[in-house]
Amino acid sequence: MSVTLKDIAKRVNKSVTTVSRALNDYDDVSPETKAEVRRVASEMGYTPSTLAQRLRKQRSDTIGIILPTFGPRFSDPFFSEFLAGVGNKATEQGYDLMVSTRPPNEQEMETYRVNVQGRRVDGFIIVRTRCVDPRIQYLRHLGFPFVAFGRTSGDLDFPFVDEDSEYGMQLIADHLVRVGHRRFACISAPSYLEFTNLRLKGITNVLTRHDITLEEDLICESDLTQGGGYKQATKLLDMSNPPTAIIACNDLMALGAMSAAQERGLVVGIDIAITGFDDIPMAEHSHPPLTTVHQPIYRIGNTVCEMLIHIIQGFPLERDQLIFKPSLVIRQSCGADAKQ
Amino acid sequence: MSVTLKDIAKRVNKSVTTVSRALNDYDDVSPETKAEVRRVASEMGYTPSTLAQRLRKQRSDTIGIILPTFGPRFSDPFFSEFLAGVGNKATEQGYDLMVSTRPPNEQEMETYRVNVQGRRVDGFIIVRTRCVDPRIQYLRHLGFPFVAFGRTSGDLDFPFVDEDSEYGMQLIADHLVRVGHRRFACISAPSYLEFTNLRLKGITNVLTRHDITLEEDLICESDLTQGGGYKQATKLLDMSNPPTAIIACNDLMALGAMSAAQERGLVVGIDIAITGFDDIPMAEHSHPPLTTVHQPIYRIGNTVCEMLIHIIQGFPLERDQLIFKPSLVIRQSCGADAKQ
DNA sequence: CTTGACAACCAAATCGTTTTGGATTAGAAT
DNA sequence: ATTCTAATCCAAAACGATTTGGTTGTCAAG
Repeated sequence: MSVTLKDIAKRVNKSVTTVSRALNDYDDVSPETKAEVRRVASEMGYTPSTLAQRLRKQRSDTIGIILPTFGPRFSDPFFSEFLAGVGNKATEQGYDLMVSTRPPNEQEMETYRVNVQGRRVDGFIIVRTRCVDPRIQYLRHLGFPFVAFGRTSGDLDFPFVDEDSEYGMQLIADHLVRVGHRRFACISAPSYLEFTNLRLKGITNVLTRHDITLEEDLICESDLTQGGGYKQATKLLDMSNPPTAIIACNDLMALGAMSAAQERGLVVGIDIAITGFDDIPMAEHSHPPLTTVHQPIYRIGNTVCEMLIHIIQGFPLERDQLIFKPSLVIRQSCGADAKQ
Repeated sequence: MSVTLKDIAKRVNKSVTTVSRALNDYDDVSPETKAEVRRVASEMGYTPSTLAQRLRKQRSDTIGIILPTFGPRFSDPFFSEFLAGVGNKATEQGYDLMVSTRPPNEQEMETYRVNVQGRRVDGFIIVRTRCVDPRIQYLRHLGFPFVAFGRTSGDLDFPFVDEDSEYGMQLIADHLVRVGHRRFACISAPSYLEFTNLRLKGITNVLTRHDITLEEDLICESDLTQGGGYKQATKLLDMSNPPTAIIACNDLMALGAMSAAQERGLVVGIDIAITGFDDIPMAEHSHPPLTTVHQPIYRIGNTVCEMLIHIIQGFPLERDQLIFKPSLVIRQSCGADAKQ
């Protein structure tokens, strides 16, 4: 099989202890021994067994992330970007990243339990936080290390990173009002997700200030996919008195809404304004390019992972909770050019 | 800390052996003992230590996949989809999925070595195969379990799944010729990737048959991103004698090319034909919807993972090498409607 | 009474490290 | 000659499971 400490020990006629300590550069091993051990180790192609190290050290050097998927797949570029941010930081710090996909159902909590109690990961990254989030309740109850991307309703006594959804949507709504829109619709997200409420609040904040009401039947809930956005936009546009501006809760749905509008012969940015949220790479290159809210998603992933590693290693965090200010990215889909 | 076999043994006044065997349902444990052990185990909230099990059993129950990233991020929806396919199968079969991101450079091979020799994973999934692929050479040399998504040039004596790129591109080119195009350009991919050559070959096969030459300066290499496609399309469209059809090697670049064309006031599907490859979800909802080649990417991920697990568990594979036939998806971006 | 079969149990070895708590030796200081 | 230090080394115990190769006791068959 593969080379172990024992094999090396036999070859250099020293104890396993000494070999181990030599390789780990302890100073109770003579320089000559160290040199020889190292030479032999590399000659024999020795690599320590991660499994044994982990068992002995009682840590898995692994970070877990379970992606909540609706249906069998997830393909939001948003998550790829986030994952890249997390993954690169993890690798940089010598941690493995264990990725699972699970629909948010009963089995989901079972997966967390197995991974936590089986000591398979040292900490968890939680994404897509819900208003009431059993994952967070569970981990907090246990005192198990985790960092969330997103908040929950109510008690916020846990480490998280979030973007300021409310502020972001205010930027969008503000801009649309300034450009002259009065009749708004919103393609919203599942209401059990916390950010949905924050984003809606951002919109109504601004509209109320301008004495505009966002009518009940012009708010429709969708599933954050392009197909979902398409469907809801179709419904909105076929109304007898359609909105002049559609605010979508993410870019994917906005892109879907754009197709629906264009299919009806509408010129997006002139006949109708459509906006997104996230600023995925696609947004810049759609036609017309999408007005949206930029959040530094790669950096958020990076930060979340960094915070988690701090917690795992027992270092105190400078800031437990980080809220990134997003920025407005004005492109052509909102009719800024045409109306101002 | 957490509950171990020893704790349970103490409580039921039996040996660790018996407790272990009771939990694993061996038949040299009396039904009464089994029942009691199980009761106590669940009372105490016992979950076996995965680390200890893995060390003892000498397998990590983990599948590794290292995504080659250009730049710090990857956001091809194509990979999300693939990953979902792999991940779901892995979970279903009780395997963990370890995901890393690494640029394809010198460090890359080091990562493989550490993971293989440190027995951190039981097998690898290789993606984005290169014409000459050091990862495959290394793993094959060691006899370490792996399955590739994609082929290499030359010796193909290893298990892989691939889509028939050549055939797929023939479908595209055939269709474009039938619709009346004579002047073609191609936005190609990095030439060290094997599929690049296969796709180019598919195109030239067809064109040659129709006595059309694909001019050297109408083939440009890009990086598979939307931005890259945009840039190359710009170059192509600004030529004095621009092509009437642009064949992109993937959807992302095709979408970028569409933006470039639209920015120039061209109506895609009428003034110019643009086609992609992959059929990402985005393709259906772009404007105009993208003519492309569909490959069942989720299913490919699923299959690759399934094959790998077979190999790991020592079961023989019915088929070592699987090539999926892709299918042509005709939408509006290629001008089928306008010209036929 | 012996033998064999069977049921139920378990001590100890093992997986491959790291860590604890000495042991040994040589040379310097007293 | 004795004590003290410092430099090297190492046996054994962990980590928490699984597996090997038993032992023990009971009962039926010979």
